[in-house]
Amino acid sequence: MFKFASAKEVNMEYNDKQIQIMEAAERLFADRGFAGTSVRDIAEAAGVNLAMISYYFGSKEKLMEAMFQHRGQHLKMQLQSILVNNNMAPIQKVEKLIDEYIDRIFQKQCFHKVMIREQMMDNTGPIAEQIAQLKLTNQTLFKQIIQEGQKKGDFKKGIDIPFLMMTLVGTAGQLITTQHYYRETNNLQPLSGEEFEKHIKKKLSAYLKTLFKAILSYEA
Amino acid sequence: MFKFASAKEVNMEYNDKQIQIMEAAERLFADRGFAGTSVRDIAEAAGVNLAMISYYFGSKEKLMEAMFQHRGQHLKMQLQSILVNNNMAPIQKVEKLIDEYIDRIFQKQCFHKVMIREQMMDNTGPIAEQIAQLKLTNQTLFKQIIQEGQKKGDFKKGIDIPFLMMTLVGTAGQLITTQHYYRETNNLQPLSGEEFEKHIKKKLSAYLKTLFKAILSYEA
Amino acid sequence: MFKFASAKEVNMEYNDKQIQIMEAAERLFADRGFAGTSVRDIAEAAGVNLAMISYYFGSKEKLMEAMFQHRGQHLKMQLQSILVNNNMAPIQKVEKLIDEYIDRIFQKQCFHKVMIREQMMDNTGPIAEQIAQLKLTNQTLFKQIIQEGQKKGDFKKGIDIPFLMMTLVGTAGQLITTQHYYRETNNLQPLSGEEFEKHIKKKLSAYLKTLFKAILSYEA
Amino acid sequence: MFKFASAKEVNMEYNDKQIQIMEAAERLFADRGFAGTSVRDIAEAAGVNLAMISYYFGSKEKLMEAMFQHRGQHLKMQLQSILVNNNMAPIQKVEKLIDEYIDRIFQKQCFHKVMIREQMMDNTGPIAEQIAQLKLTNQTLFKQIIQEGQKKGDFKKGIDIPFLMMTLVGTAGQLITTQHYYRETNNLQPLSGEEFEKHIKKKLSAYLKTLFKAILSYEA
DNA sequence: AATGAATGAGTCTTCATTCAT
DNA sequence: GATGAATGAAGACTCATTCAT
Repeated sequence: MFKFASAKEVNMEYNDKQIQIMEAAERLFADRGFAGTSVRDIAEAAGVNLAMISYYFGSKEKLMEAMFQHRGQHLKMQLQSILVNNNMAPIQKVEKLIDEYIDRIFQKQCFHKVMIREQMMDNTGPIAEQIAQLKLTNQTLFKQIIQEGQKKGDFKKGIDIPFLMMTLVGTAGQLITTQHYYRETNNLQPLSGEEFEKHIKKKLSAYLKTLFKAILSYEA
Repeated sequence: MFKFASAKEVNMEYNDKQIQIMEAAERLFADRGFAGTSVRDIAEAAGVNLAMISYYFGSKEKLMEAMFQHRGQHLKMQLQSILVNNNMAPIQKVEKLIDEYIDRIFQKQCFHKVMIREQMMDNTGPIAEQIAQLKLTNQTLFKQIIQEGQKKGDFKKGIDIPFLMMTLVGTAGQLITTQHYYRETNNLQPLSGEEFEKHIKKKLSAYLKTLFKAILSYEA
Repeated sequence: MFKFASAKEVNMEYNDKQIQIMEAAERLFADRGFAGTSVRDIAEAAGVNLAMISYYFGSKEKLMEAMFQHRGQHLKMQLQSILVNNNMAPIQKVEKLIDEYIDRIFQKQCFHKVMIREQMMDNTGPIAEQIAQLKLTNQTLFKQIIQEGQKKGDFKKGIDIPFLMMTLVGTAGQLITTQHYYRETNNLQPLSGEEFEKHIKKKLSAYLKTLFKAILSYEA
Repeated sequence: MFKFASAKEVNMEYNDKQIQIMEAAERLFADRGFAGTSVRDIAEAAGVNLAMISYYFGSKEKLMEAMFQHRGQHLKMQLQSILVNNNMAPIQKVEKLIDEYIDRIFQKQCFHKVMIREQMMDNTGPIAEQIAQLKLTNQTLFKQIIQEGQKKGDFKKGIDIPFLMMTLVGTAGQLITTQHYYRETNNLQPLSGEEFEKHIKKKLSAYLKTLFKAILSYEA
């Protein structure tokens, strides 16, 4: 037990069962919140014995932390590669950034919901810190890409970059969290889950690109 | 008991103690989530007897519903008055809409957080319905205002109005839910809570107005 | 709950149910140890609902502390009155002390067993402190009585008073904890519980008095 | 598994690892009690695999029994040799008995604490029986030594021998179990553990010898 | 009208033990 | 022969709710 419970500390890889548990937990935490999900629910959803959660992670809390550590690795935007790419024009970089962000958020919708929930908590702790750090990293890279465009004269100046980031994150998050309402309002129930997702991803991408082009070229 | 528990059904006004409870619950639900808040916490925060919550509302669940019903009344955007105002240009209407939305969300931050949380739930029930209805109402009015501007030729066509609404709601929501991180990142801790709030409200307003003007006038 | 859970802190009197629980716990802790007794066992033995233990005491641990606080009040030897009594000869004082100690330990056998168990623990905490303090008080008064006799020339000098105290406490404790073996070895099963207790109390009293007289008058 | 689990039944010697486990268990049982010690604690303290305990002993319970069986062999007082020694005067025999008892109890302090705990249990079972038998053996030999002295006229008659035994056992046990308090009360913390032990052993020996001489020669 | 006392159901966690390897 | 992985049972505790008063 102790071997696994401290897995994250030694940056140990998680085994299949652990990942199974984390993914089940992710889905449930996304839909019902952390407190609204019992370890029994998780065990059932993951198809594992109840005691395995404590066995592998030490506690429900630590399972959450492991989840953040696990997902966090894949969360650091691959913006770096975009930033340093000399073959792309600033606007292309922004478009790529938007698409990569959308891809990522859609691929890990549940985890993103969990993050949105967790951001609202007044907790301080390892998770809050991890979120803060992630935000900072993303913000910094985002800022660099925009400023590069400004320096090159492709983008207007005077743009509030942190707020622009909030628009990217907030709009995408809003779509993720309210897609069910969107589907109903726009009568898209006939579409399969996959089709629907593809549909809204495409629309979101087109919309955000237009929005960014508009604001980045708008003479205030 | 039944007299009060069914208060909402008969559209009864809530008494002081009930409002006291609902407001305490609102704050706690916002910070910790519904499941993460115990009725004991609420009773303590509200300074009332533990049994009063069941006594007045029937159950924790029904307290939540009452909260939504109570707040919901004040939530239907006062867009109607904007819409029908013939003295305002479309862009002025949009600006007014943005300011009113920001005012409202900031005034009832806690409730908005509760709504954000609740939207993510996979529950169906009276609350989900209420949210759906509210969204629809807001969306319809928002759409009308934009379309009016388009008809008058003030706004470009081809704008994805539902997504534009998501940008308004999502960006504001993102600021509300992550203001703590924003404050730290931008070293605004010296400001008092009130000052900080005023500061970000102003910035958000200016930003969103610019953003809307940009997208509404942008030739895609 | 909180009202009761903190009863000891405000030196509140315990109500009937609380005493009922404490006494049931006392018996079980005496026989099975603290860790060997489940709150379920206690609740059953006390004839109360399982949740009442947490309700009244906060936790199993705090129940134990309450027990010590409750019994502790009556434990401080009434030696003071013996000490200051000018009408008693030193040897009479010692005899009275022995009888009072025996009475007390027999009256609260279970609690004494709990104390014996608790003394062995390597814990530091409120209970260990309470025991330490109790020991100190008793030791001090015991010492004063013996030394008074020595000053008056009734008792020999050179007696190791702390060890003499250990003999009093240890011998009585040994009888209490092994009375079952004593009963069997000496074929005293025919006696009723009460008779047996009366019998051994009498024998212990006589024995200890003789022992004390011997050592206090013995020329080493 | 069964081979080892039934080791005691075939009077098999215990191997190094088994002894290692038993000794770790002994220490922990002494300090925390049987129920207060988990097999995990024991495995950790002994530096062996968790499953080895069940593997070697069958169960936690049986480990305890093995411990008693193992220690029990060395526990039967070597009084026989004292008793039959014709070169020693009765009082010398008593003094030797005291010293041997003190040596033994100090050498196996942990086990003695475990025994003290176990005596208080209301259990009937192999352990209780073993304790009973041990007590009987010791008592019988003790009695013979005292009675021999009485016959020779060296010791007074009318002494309650079982109670005298309780004084020996109880006083020593009291010192063992409360040595921590004794150390603090008498400001002996400066002494090393070994020095302190030597110190109290010596004092206890001197004290008990005096006490026994006093009572054995006291004219009631 | 309001509440202190009480509780059954459920929470998370730890336990001793087993078993496939 | 030895053990890592796994688990059913039990642990202490908290929960929302009820009810007599």
